[in-house]
Amino acid sequence: MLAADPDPLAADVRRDVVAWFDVHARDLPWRAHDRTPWGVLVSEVMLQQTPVVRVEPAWRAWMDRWPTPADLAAAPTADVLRAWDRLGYPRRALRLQECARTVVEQHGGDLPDDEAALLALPGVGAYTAAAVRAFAFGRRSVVLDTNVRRVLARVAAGEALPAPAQTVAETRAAAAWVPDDDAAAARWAAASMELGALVCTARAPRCDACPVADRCRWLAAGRPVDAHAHRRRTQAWTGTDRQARGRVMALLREAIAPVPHDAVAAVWPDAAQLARCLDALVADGLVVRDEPSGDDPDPSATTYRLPG
DNA sequence: AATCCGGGGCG
DNA sequence: CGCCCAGGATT
Repeated sequence: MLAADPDPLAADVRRDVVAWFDVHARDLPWRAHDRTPWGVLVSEVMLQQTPVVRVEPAWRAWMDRWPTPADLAAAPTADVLRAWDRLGYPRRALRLQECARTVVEQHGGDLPDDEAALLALPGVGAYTAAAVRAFAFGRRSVVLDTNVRRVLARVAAGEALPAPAQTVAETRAAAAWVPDDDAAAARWAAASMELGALVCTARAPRCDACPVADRCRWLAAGRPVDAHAHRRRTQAWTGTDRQARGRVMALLREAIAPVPHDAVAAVWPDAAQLARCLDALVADGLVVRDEPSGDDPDPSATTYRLPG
């Protein structure tokens, strides 16, 4: 397979974005000199759909409590879910602990550095595997998150926003922008993400502060509106299963003893929906249901708690 | 490719 | 109140 023709913009854009990053990079704890590969992975999992400002304090507390995969692997799952607190999508916390246990059992407690082994870890997908390779191990990889997608959509494709779904063609185009050299590729990954997070933002891009404004095809075209706007649909929230599940998880995180079914029912008005959500939470491993034993169990004696 | 999965803060 | 946030797993 032939490599795609290099974008004539790429070399200059990379140089200017990396130079900008050298000056403007945020001082985030998972970028500190004393960081560990495991700490980088923890940050990436926490950052999956949760903003940096909310992750930073949680990450500090988490790494102080469980600095290594072995520490997290040995923790009670209830403690892990409580420490996850309100970062959202608590299945990520379960996956992270499963990941820690896999690292201990299959990799001697040290995070692997090859793509396939990283992708095989629970909760690690294409983005996270690439990010860990670049940021923890300084290796070349195609790091394509929502920030890089937006930067490339604007600078290279001249579009306001990337398509709702990532395509193979987009991944291939992004790969063509990644330098061959390991260290240069890792710097481009970090710099392009940071530009998307701080300057080339989704809502109000600060083109006046952009190091590549004079090379941006979207800006040159007069900042045309989003071509996919008519297809975007906001995810509903009020009254959804996700809200109900969140209520239950919040209740169980606070509880110091198993919670009777009636007390769980008090946090959600729709009994049928709550029953469905509780079944799903139990199936997901986020909640444990304790049934009263005996031949004639009393359903009202059923209790719920966090696992482990 | 489409859905589901939390939660909060900002314009 | 819509929209966005360093996505992943499942179907």
